[in-house]
Amino acid sequence: MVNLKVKRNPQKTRADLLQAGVELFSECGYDGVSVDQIVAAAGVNKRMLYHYYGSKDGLYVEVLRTVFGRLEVLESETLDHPAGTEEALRNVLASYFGFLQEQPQFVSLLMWENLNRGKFLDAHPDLLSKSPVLQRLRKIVERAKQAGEMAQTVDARHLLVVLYGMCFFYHSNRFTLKHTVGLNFMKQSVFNEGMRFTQEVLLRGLLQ
Amino acid sequence: MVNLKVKRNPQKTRADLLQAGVELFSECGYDGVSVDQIVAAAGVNKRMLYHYYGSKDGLYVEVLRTVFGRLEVLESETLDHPAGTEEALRNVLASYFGFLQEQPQFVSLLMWENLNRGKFLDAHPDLLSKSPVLQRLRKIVERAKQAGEMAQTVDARHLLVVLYGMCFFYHSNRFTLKHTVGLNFMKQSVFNEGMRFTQEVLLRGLLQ
Amino acid sequence: MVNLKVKRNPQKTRADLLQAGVELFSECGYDGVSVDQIVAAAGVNKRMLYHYYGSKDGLYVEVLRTVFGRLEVLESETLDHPAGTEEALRNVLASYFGFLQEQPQFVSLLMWENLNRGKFLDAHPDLLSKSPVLQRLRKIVERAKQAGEMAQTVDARHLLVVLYGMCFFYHSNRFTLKHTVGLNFMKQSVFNEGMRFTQEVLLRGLLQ
Amino acid sequence: MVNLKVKRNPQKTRADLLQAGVELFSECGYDGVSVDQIVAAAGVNKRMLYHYYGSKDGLYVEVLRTVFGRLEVLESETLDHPAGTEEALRNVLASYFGFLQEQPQFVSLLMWENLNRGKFLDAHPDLLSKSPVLQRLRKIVERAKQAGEMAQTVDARHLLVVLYGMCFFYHSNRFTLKHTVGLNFMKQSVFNEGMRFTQEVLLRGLLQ
DNA sequence: AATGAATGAGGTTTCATTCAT
DNA sequence: GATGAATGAAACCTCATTCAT
Repeated sequence: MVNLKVKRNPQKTRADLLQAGVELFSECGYDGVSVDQIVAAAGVNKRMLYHYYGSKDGLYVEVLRTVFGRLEVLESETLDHPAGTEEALRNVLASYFGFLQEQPQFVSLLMWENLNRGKFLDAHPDLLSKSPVLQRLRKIVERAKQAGEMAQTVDARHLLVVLYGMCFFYHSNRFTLKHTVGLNFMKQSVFNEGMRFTQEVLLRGLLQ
Repeated sequence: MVNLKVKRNPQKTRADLLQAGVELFSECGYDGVSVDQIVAAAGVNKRMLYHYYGSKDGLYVEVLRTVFGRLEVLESETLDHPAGTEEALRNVLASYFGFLQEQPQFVSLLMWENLNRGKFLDAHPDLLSKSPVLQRLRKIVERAKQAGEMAQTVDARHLLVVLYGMCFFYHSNRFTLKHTVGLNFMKQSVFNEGMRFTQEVLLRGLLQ
Repeated sequence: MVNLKVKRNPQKTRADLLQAGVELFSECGYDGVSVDQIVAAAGVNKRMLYHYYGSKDGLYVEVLRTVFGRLEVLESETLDHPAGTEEALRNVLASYFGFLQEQPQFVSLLMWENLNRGKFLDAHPDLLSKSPVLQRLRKIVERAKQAGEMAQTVDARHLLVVLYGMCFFYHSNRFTLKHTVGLNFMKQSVFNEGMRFTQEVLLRGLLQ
Repeated sequence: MVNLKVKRNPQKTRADLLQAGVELFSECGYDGVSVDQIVAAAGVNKRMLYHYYGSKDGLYVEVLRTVFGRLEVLESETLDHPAGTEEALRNVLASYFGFLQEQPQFVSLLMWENLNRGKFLDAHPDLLSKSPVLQRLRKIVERAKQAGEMAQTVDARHLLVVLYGMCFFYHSNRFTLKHTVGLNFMKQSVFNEGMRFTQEVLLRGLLQ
């Protein structure tokens, strides 16, 4: 028999708080949100936040854990079919672009952390693990070097930064790019244009 | 009875407030700093902030104006070098890298604004003008296309985003890159390695 | 489905709560302890406190009853010694000194009550009964007067206050005496010195 | 020309807060009073407490400093007229009794500190200085020993504890003595009786 | 008997801002 | 121009207690 009552649903209370935290913290940052706003958005009593998460900090950490944890989907994306180097790199780029586009909260929270000089990440190093893509990229680079398709000096880590960085920047700096370059990357068409251009430049630059 | 105190002159008070605002806002963001902290750092009476800048918002806007205005140095730089395409692009990249390295406050404040979805920039569109480099880049691209060194499809604006983006990302995401890629870009040697790699990839990708 | 848990028995829960209350209330006073601290120290669910004691007040009253009740051991002690006056008085002093030394919680809770102007004692007069020593002291005084060893004006009640007061003060004011007089009565040797001195002064003063 | 306006009187605000703190803290202890109660009693805005005293702790420390500082009046009481030993001791006792009777807040705050195990005093050792009477008592004892009026073993510090302790106890334990001994020391007559008795016992015990 | 979720009021402290001098 | 006192709202967090299971 299913309990249909709304009241007294601990899991929902916990989840609602987390959900509200994810949305508000990613939008406004740690300092930009008040506990009152969070509990109002979650529709729960303020005391519950402290019951389940101990403090505003505690909830924030769980928010980071949740959103940063979504990175793991990139790992499971089975890209190990024996493709050519170019196709493999295109896949990596595409999965990054796709992930960041679907996870704007990931972009925001990562930026907040960078602005806070990694305050919370330094205190909780388990929140953001090594990129799961790095291993895959290492293999691609190794294979490409052996096939003579890539310079021997390429470091997979620096390559990762370049690929990832361009994807990230398109999202992280959307608002100011509108002013400085006059391109509105919130429009899908503009965004796609930029993505295509970047992709071609990078691939051409990487492959000999 | 004559007032013998000449302790402070008005311009110094104004400037001290602005300087404190630049440092604190770039470090902690708008919400992360209190008026009390600012006036304490400036060594100035609290009332003066309201006298000269009207409000916390008012000071923040002036801080943005000041720091964003520093971009203009890029305009005057090496404008008339009759160099080849590659050297010209290297110059652009170098000046961006150099500027962002010398202006960490610019990076921070731009990120805060992006995270706030351009709140202040939308209200004060004059704060962040079109990139002064864009015109120069247009000419470089035009010349390169005519010389057959660059594909006809290249859009100078998208090119600017790519060049600028990579420079920016190295600074903006220093803290989280340490965790995700395992490269500490706060170390100058690592930073230089990445910058060199990026530069080569981009140039190879751009020039035919 | 049968409940197999037999983890706790009711009497233990009651006793654990009382024990935790005795320790925490004597250390920090009524206002200085929270219900959460008590149940945590007792290792018991919060609801149990209300089940067994009704409220924080209810537990506090039982704590007072328990600790103040320990005074009764003084009654049964050495009641029937057919000793001389001096030895009898020495016995009274020694039992007080001993009791207070072994019952620091008694001293603390009595002081908290005094500072609260006897709030709880006035509401529950049965918590602190007449000193059981008073009857004994009356007999000692009576006998001593008849034997001409003590002035006829001596009132056993005032005598009790003097004897008891000195013992009490050594314990109650240990911390500030360290500052004001420079004697650390938490050191046993200093404490013994003081006790011996006091004893001699009082006995000399009382006996003719 | 005198400013008759009630508003904007910094010294009064400071003083009112301190006064309210003295009364409420001595009555209810640190944990028993809320900042709201204090500012309400002082008739000032809550923010002012933090403006002038930094925190609840800060005000409490100043309250202790103020009330404990009143001890210094005992120093200035010029009791150095060349009296006999007995009269000198009577003077000491009388001044203690008088002081504590006139300063119930001193008694209370000292007890609160003892119950808190000297927490604030240990952090601010300057709040409670050595008893100013100690020096005087040393001289009295020295003179008495030389005159053969007092045992050579008497330690002025322990003597001070005895004298001071009895005076203190009468005040500190007024409420529970009502229950345990049946004497109500809040009544002046009872108090005087006890004081006289104590005085005689102590003096007889001290002088040979 | 026992558990832990849930509550509203109140705890200390800080906020941006204005007023009186 | 400059000072620091003054303010009410809101910040984060804890309180004793009750409810649903």
